[in-house]
Amino acid sequence: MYSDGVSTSERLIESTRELLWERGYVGTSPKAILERAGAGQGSMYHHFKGKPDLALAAIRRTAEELRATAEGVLGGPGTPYERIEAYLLREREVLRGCPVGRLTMDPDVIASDELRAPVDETITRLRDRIAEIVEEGKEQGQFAPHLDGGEIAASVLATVQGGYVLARASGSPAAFDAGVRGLLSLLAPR
Amino acid sequence: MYSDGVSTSERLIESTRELLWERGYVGTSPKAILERAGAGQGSMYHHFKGKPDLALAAIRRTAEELRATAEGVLGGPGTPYERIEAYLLREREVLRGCPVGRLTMDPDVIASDELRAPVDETITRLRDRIAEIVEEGKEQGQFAPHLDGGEIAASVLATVQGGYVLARASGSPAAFDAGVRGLLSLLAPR
DNA sequence: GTCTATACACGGATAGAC
DNA sequence: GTCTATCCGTGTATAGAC
Repeated sequence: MYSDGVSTSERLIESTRELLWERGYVGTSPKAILERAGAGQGSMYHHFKGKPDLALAAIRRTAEELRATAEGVLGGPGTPYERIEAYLLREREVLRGCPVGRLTMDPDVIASDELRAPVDETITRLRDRIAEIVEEGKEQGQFAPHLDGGEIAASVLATVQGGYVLARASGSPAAFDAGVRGLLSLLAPR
Repeated sequence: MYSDGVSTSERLIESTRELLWERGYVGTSPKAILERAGAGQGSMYHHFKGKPDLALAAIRRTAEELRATAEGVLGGPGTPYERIEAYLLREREVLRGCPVGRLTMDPDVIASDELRAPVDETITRLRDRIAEIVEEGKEQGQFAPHLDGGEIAASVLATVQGGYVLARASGSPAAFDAGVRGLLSLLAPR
């Protein structure tokens, strides 16, 4: 049941998470998953109904992990601006892209309500959370009253997601950082 | 040579462009391209060396087209702010995503300098163009002097690219529009 | 130039032995 | 639970006829 202290189904999920991040859903084959996990066909179909089922487990876990990481920063100390700044500046492996956001470019993920659901939920929750912080900042006079929390939150998330696109296009994280700095310069209280 | 007045190689390129937009590079098979173009295997391998070669032709054309469309708006009439606003608000098929930007999530595109080049060039040029407009706006006193043209340009592009991600995650264009409005509310001269 | 035939590895899944 | 064997369709490409 266990080798290296980790169950086979666990290794399958982790391998799938890595491959989904690197190659997306359509670019990930069961064969590649099995090789990476060091398991045979039988194991995969014993623990999971098939590729979509395994991918769902992997996506759910990745989504949860991302939500927890984000909340760790957004729920931290500091003023509303500082918390949004911390979220934008948090350490990222920029050139790998967002393990959740990249799934939205996957036709088979978008075609399946079940696979898309954890992606949607993660982004929606994150957006609501950031919107809340922006509203808080408005009450404290840190942000201009005419700003809309939901809209600014969408801009913040979009800047991050789009930053990955710019960075991967150029092969360098610089453009991601530039986009973030640009947004922060617009958002900064004065 | 011609049927419907359009050459076979032309139909192959157009079919490839559509499929790359819908399904990305890894999700697009020669077979699917041939079916859509109404051509046989032989035609494709006569006109192109293989899938990567055909994809390159398709990507180049899509990139050029996008640059032309963008320049049509950015080079239009109006103040710097108005031109950036026009770019952000221009009509888009939001749920289809960006035909150029989505390629950055494709592992095989990113792995090939040749396939990535048109993507990189399109985004770089667009960013330079927008940066120029922002600097112009600074000179005219429309934008605050502490803003950096290149950074704001990156934020603008990232908001668009990330807006597609948010929209596709939720299955609705609303989040794209919210992100754009949020950025415009931060950028607006007062 | 375009077609069909052919090739062979891979994608995704099932069956059944251990 | 895990393995190997097997299955059939697809992905990508070549060969050669017309």
